[in-house]
Amino acid sequence: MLSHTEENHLKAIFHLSKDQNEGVSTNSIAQNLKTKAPSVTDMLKKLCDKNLITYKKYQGALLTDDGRKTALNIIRKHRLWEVFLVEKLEFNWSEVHEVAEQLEHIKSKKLINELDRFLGYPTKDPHGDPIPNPAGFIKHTTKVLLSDLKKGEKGTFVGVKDSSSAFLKFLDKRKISLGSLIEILHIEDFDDSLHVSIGNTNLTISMKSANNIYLKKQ
Amino acid sequence: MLSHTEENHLKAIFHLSKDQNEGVSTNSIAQNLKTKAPSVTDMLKKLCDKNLITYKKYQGALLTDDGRKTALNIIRKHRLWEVFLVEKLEFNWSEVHEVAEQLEHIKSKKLINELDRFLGYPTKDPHGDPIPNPAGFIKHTTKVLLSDLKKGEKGTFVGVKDSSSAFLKFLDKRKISLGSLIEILHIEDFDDSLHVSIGNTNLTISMKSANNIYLKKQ
DNA sequence: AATTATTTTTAGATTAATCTAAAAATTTTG
DNA sequence: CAAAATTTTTAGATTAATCTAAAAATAATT
Ligand SMILES: [Mn+2]
Ligand SMILES: [Mn+2]
Ligand SMILES: [Mn+2]
Ligand SMILES: [Mn+2]
Repeated sequence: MLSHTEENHLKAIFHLSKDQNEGVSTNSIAQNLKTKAPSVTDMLKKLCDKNLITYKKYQGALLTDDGRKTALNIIRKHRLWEVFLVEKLEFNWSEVHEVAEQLEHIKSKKLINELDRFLGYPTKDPHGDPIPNPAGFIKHTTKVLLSDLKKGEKGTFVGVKDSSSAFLKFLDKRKISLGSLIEILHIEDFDDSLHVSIGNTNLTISMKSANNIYLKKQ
Repeated sequence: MLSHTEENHLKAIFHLSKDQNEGVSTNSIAQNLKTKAPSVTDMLKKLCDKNLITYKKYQGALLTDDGRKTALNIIRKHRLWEVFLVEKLEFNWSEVHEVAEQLEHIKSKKLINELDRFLGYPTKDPHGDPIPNPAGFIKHTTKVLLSDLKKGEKGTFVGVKDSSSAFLKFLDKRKISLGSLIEILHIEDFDDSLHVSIGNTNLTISMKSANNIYLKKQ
């Protein structure tokens, strides 16, 4: 039985893993979990002893198959609870993360499987992220950043890269929600800001924001 | 912010409080929480420092107003989650307690108030126990043990004293569920066992079981 | 390649929650 | 009411999670 802290480390390592070969650095984990490097080093040793990661001094951490499966199970719980909060408890998508961080550690196979059924087996969380199945299989869809589109191209808003509460509220204010059709009307030379149409309104989006909006290209 | 352990101690003290004057003993708390007396003594000192209980050496613990309100808030969460598990996630009433013991520690005012609304503001949990309101007010109903009834008397099954999984399954097996009308047909002299009618079937109930069944007298 | 900068680990301390064994206080009993 | 039994507390140790400061290793730069 893993502690909350152990589970949080596994999840952080999963989210920070880009490359299969390159270990996730101690500092990046510390930053992600708002803790300090020595605490992470201790935890990496422990997770290595439990065969959830491979870890050699100064070489960062890599999830084992077992560790990866464990991480995906926690992410599954996190995302299912987020769906529950939005669909059933009328939370805004900007409010769910903090509570899901707590709920993801509840231990009960039956609970999460029944929750999944109750929610109608959702495949995406409120931020557009895929929900792993009970076996830890995750379905990726091809998506592209709004900032990578050219003038005249369009796509459907399917997810956010930055899911901070601040950014989500920013999107709410501009009525940009998952499923919106976005088309690039013009790209400003001076500051790379984008003039886009969303539904039947036009607005300007900064490069920084465009860099956090995922689209499914059409 | 209280730890799980602190919250569990407050809840135990609440459940073990009979008398307003008599402090709850260290050993009874230890037994209730499956821990040892020295651990409890340490925790009592801490809770006293936080003004959640009054505690004088060798005199047991008494909840302060603040402590009582905190305990009732945890109990409110526990019981609302139990309702959720039974009503929405198809748990049996014998399966919910363990999971609710975890869920009751999730910290989010909004979560619990929205859950309450989602469930339709229930007043009782699946075992017939009352759900405190957000202010910590709890509504008691008069009820009597089946074992206290005399021949010919009857009542509605409204709660259990022993809510162990074993007893709840025992009741399931005999199709005795909350709301059943129970009438005492005969009391056996030899072993005090009860012949009762439940709905349209008759059966025999031991004194030990009758001592754990609450009825609303009719 | 040597120096400097950065990252990571080790060393050592702290706080919380737990335990066993022993001492102290209270309660029960003859 | 004194002795015995029970309960409670204290003393001291252990494990987990955390931190700061210092040492060691690695990476980047002249
Ligand atoms: Mn989240
Ligand atoms: Mn999410
Ligand atoms: Mn319960
Ligand atoms: Mn209950």
